[in-house]
Amino acid sequence: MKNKYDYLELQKKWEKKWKNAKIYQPDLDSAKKPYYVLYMFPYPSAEGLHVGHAFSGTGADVYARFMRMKGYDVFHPMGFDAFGIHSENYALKINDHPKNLIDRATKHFRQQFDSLGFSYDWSHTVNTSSPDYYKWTQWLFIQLFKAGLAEKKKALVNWCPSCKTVLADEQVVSGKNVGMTHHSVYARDEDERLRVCERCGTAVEYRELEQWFFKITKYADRLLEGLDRIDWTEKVKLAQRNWIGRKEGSLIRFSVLGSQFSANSQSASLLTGQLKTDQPNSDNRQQKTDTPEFIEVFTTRPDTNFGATFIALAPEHRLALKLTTPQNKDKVSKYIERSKKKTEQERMEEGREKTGIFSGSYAINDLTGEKMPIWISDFVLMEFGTGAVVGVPGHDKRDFQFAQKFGLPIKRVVVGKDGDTSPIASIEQVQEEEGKMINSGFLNGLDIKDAIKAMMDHLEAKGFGKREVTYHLRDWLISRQRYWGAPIPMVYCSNCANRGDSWFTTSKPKSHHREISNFKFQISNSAHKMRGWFPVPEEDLPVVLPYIENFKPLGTGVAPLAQDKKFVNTKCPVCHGPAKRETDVCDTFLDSAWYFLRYLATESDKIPFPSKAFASENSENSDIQRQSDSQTIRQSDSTEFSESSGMVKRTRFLPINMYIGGAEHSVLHLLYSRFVTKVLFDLKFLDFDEPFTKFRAHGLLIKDGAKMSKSRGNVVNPDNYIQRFGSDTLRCYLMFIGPFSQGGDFRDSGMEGMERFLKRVRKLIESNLASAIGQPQAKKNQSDKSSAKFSANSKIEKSINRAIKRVGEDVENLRYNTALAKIMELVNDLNESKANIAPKHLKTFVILLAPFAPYLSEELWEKLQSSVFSSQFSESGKSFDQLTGKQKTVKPKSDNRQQRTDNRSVHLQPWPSFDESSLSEEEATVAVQVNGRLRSQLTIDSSQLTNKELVKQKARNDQKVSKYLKGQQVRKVIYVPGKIINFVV
RNA sequence: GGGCGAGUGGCGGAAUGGUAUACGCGGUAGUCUCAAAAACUACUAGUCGCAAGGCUGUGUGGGUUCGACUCCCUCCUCGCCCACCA
Repeated sequence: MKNKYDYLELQKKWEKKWKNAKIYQPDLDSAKKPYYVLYMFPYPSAEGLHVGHAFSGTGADVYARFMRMKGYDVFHPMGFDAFGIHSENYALKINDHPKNLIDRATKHFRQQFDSLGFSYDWSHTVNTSSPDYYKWTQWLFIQLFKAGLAEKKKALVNWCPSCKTVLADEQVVSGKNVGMTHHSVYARDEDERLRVCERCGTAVEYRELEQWFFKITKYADRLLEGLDRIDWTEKVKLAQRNWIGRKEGSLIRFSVLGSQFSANSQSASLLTGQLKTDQPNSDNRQQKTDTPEFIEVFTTRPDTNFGATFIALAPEHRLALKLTTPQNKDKVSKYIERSKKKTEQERMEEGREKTGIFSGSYAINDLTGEKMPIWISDFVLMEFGTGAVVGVPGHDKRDFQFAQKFGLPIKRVVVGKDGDTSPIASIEQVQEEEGKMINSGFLNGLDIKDAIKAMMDHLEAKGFGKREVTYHLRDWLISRQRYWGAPIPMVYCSNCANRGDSWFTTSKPKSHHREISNFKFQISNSAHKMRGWFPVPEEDLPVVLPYIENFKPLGTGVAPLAQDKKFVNTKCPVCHGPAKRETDVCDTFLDSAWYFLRYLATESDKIPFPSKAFASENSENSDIQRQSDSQTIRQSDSTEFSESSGMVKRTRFLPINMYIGGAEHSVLHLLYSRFVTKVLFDLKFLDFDEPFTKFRAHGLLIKDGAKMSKSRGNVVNPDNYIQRFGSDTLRCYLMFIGPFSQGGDFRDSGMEGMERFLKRVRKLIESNLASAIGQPQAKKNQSDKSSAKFSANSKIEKSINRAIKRVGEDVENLRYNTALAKIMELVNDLNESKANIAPKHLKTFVILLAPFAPYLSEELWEKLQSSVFSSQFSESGKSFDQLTGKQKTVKPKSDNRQQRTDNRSVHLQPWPSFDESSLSEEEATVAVQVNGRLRSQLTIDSSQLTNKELVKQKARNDQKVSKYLKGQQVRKVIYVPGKIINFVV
């Protein structure tokens, strides 16, 4: 009797053999059919992998194994996203150093991955916190800087007081979903929202700081356009579209009444010095065009402008105070001060109640000539549009609330479907979506859609405004005032700054980068802003992150690295005078924005990833390359070799064929990766501009009806289940639990069912083997003679063929739950059959199971190979070890490389093909309906299925059917061959 | 408030215009056993009926169709994402 602990021995045995035989390591340079399957790498948390990772990782692994069996050279690597706040925060919590923590955690993760039977190629792995990785992260930063896409500027940014660092917009989330109990100080109702830190759940504040940004907004339109060319889970594409948030509207300029505010730049700059003046997305548009005589607003609904009754400015707006009349100055500055100091928490307490204050000034609505009071209110966001809005209370609910509260006039200019033309007195009457224009001069009678166009034209013709596109997307805030990240590889030289010099003014493009002339962006854009800044020379990379014992964030807006004088003080690369290093580190999302490229070149410390751009480089690089690669690549192949200085052949693995991961990365990792890829494409390092040809989001596992989370305490660790059931059972169970794209409900009871199934599988194979070995001759004679056995065998053949087809189709589409159901059906069919099953059929069956249960399949495959029974059917009885795909001693000729024989691992077997003709049935069951209701079923010979008259006659004669047809007039007969016949009476 | 998705037996789920509930879990009965476990066999949507057989049934109400879980419209519920976005 086999006991449960067999599983673990089995796993150990095959893990070792697989590793020695390198069956999961494709030859990256000479692969014939390269195929890159990638599963998002995890950040190695101290808790280890949870069962959700096991679920999604298994799904990716099944796919990789399937494609491998389909004949592709599958590259399926794994690594660790080991830098970042998450690791650092945990290290702080347990009072350890992140370096130690990561070393421990990655070991644990590796062991867990292996025990799940994942077919990763561990000869190519990455750890983003290792200097040989982040050297290239820094290199990437420098490429962006040189292209004018990285910029340090003062900005109002999100600040997490707990993590003591700034955060990108994407990393600020709605507090509702963050179940951090220790932050329950911010007790809040269901509907209340709080902008909180994605990592720790603390409410974020605004601070104005000097920060590094990547100009991702320059790519907004291309990031949108690219979505149409890639095969991704639709909802993730949608999330990106929404995040980019492209909106077309009009920029309208309103003139301010009166001349008492003639330009006084002194006071203007006083104010802007303290407020957000350099909005990433704005390109200083409003600063240049807004003068005290004019206010610019952005609106997507210019059609409603006949109904405009006021103007509202954000408190941070540079004209807010400037436009305020002397008698209102005190009140207004108080209001502005209060708004600035307001924390998110205080805003919560105020709820959605609108606040605001009148500036005392008026603007003119050029359309009507009417005076519109200018108000200051914090419901207007400085971050969006121009930081000023035109209030149309009749057709915008927020404007309505504001107007109602402060007694501003409300005008109706749209009539909706309900035909209501009465004055708008309640918020329910505010028509925002549809209708026809009234009280709007030349627009009257137009549908709002046409009116929008007409008004845009009108505004442009009259010079009141122009068409404008805005985006929700902000520039990517890349710097972090933390320790555990890649140091930003920049040096600031105050001497050069005083002279007005920067890298852009001092570098001769050629001497710094051979490709500089290809840069798409005008370097001069950045030149005047980046005075004093120089990238660390690329040959000096990496800028090593020094080991700092006390790495705690300081909370002063200065990074911990600033404490390390040895690190900070350096020489200017240009004037060689004293200079200072940047002490901020890179956002973790920069590490993960390009890791998929690195996997392909982990052997090289000369190039970051395979690229033709590196291949044509001068000979010194390829010499170095030759040395490092010479152990593995034959000396004679010198031509092939010099080409491979850029590992050019490996580029055939790019872009990623199949990427699998969580939908929670929709607007973070997946957007950043696309951006970085597009930049590298523009810089001619890559010849594709979308990194992931196909992306599929996996679903979430839930437990007891709730999402698994630490705070709920319902996180399941896969280790216990591997111990108890073995990972084959766990893998199959996870894949069977529900559709891969939707996830499922994790319950122990289902695991036992899957264990039973795999036991039945083992029994099926072993009993067939046993009986065959016992009496091979007798059986053979029998089956030849007995017609019953013959028909049983043809039935088996049919079942097998059907299974090959259906399982293959399901796996291809990641429908693993139904694929397994079909494998189960096959087992049921095979068990029902009383005849012994031919070895080729058993083999086929084991192959179908292999992607799901790699250990058991391999074990059974070995048994099928080595048995006396089997040796009659295969050419050779040699063992797995001798005949794996990758022999260590003799390099196989390339012709033979792809050769697959039965004697190799089951995981290197070709996926079976099926015989279409054997799928056809001799007879079919046709359902008979009367008026669409099922009344009977007929068994019809296949050859007669196309004969409608015959089927009709048979159906009519059927006893059950005739009962219903008696005395009725048949008006119509619908026949779907082989499926259904319907009498309409 | 906006967007997206989903609602099917006791449970997880199958079926995307053609015989609803595949596959599995759970349950009931039986075989084996001194007994239990395991394994195996049969049944398992509800309802009326001894049975044959009938009727009802995919969140709600309507529509299209010979025929609807599937397509269209109304409403309800749940989940996820986004949100004072002008």
